[in-house]
Amino acid sequence: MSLELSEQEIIRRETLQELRKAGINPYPAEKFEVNCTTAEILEKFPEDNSLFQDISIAGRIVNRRIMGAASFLEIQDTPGRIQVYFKRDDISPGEDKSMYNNIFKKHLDLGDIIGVTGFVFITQMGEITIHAKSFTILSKSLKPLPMVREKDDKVWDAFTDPEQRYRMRYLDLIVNPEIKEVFIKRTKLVNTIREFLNEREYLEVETPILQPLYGGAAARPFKTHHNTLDMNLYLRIANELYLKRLIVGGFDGVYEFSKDFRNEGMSRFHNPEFTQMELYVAYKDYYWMMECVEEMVERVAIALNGSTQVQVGENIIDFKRPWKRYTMFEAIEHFTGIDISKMDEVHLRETAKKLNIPVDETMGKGKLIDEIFGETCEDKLIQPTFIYDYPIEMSPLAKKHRTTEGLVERFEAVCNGKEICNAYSELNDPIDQRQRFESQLVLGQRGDEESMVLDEDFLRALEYGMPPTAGLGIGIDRLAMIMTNSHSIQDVLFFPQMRPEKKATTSSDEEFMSIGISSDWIPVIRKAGIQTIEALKKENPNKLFNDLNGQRKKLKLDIPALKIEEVSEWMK
RNA sequence: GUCUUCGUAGCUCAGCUGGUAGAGCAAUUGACUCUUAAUCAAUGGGUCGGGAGUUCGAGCCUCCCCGAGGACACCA
Repeated sequence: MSLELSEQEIIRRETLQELRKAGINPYPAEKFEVNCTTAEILEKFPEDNSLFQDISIAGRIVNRRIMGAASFLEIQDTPGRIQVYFKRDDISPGEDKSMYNNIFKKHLDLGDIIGVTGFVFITQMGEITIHAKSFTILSKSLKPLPMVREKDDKVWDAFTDPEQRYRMRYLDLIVNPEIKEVFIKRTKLVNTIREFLNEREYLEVETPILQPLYGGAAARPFKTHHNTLDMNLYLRIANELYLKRLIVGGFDGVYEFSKDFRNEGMSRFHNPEFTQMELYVAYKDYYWMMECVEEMVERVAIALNGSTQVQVGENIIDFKRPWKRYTMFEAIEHFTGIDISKMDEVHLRETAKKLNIPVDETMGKGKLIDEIFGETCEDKLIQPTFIYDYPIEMSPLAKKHRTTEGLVERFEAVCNGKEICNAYSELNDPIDQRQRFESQLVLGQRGDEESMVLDEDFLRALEYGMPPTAGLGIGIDRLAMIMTNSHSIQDVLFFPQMRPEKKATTSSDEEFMSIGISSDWIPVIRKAGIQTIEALKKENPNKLFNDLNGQRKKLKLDIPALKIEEVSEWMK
């Protein structure tokens, strides 16, 4: 038994021993047969009271109301909670009432996982309840659970600390079961997209996460090293260039749900690892892809929320097709009244200044247009909107516009003021692609850490010939945020990236023993707040001697009292 | 990275102008045969995030550090 534990944790460990003494294994190996769930009972029992008369159910104790010879627990399983009624004479039918009086009343705690057999009835207060005939301890909980209580939509003692919720997501899921809904919707979102793409017979594929060159996006990568090959590898920032190689290889439709990694800032919209779905379809163009995205996302909205309309913060967003479409120039004109489509770089810079957009001399034409759009339009685009025809400088993998010089065939869908996807008519001209990479290299040499690197093998693939192809990348986390009305990306990731928890520096038991302290006293010393040998040696021996023996008395420890000589000996 | 707010019992929080650390729930003991924020009585539980400084005296003031949230920057 460790004295570093809290009072409640010590008590629970003692309870564990009591159970073992009573011949009960608190962590049994046998399976426990479950034949129904809380959701099934709550749904079907009101319509037919003859159902659920011989049930076996398992769950975690999340509430207790213990009385004399009858008691109520609430147990929680995956879909929900239900009340369970325990009556002394049912649990302990014979003379020996210890199963009810001791095991049930004293050795069960909030957080324990139990199995229950019995039948369903309705209490005098009108609540659907399981009348327990027997119960089995399936797992003993050694840490006290935060106790969230609620009535009439009012909540007391909610477990809300975001740090703890994100670090201990398991606890968050137990105590705030409604957040399960967000993650269930996220999975449904992925499944809906997968079904949509599979219906069209596109092939779901897997491509390398460890890449010798990182490509397909503009971002800083995570770097790692392979020992056997003695080479640097990068965690992928995108999988675009690999999927296009598969299009070259003759698959006409490929997609991948891809965990990508970007070594950049974190915010409520950015986690270092995140999920994108990328899709490439041969013989299509970006107009075709817009329709594909509309149909897919509309379907997701209906699958998750039963409607094309989704409440997001203050706004109701309607994904019903068709979505609004603006070229980038049209969008800027719409929101600022200024037509920049014919402007040269000098003129654009003046316009940006007039609009109070910070500019510097390194910005080229494309960057200026992008800045003007970002500052004046993006926030205002709440309903899903396609923005298309981007300046060529920002898009080294997109095909040149079929009619307009200086633009590429690219679109983004913007929704709730944020980009949710990015798509092109893919560049398949290998000569043009090489030139675009080369101009990225120039940017890199000028110190742009996010410029793309030149991938010779990818160019070789293009030289063999890639069919005209439409490509899409859609941010699954961002889409999940919108579809679940979540404020932060951390709310749609089970385990968002966090700084490591700090560990207080402590000396090991061995180190304490090496200066002559017996193992019995080490926990007492730690309990007194002395975690290191250095700290111990700074103590006054007389005071320490008194304090430790005081603890011994207080905690009724069954070890001999210390002598002052022993304490002095440690100090040497 | 910058600014800003926060960190007190297992959980949610209070703590006055710097003067002996508090409440509710949870826990322990007892009472109670349909309760539901169960109720009633009693009891125990604290490195006030960590460290330094100012002070006769610091949860409170100052500085540094750690962690978290928010905003901004960056990230098409």
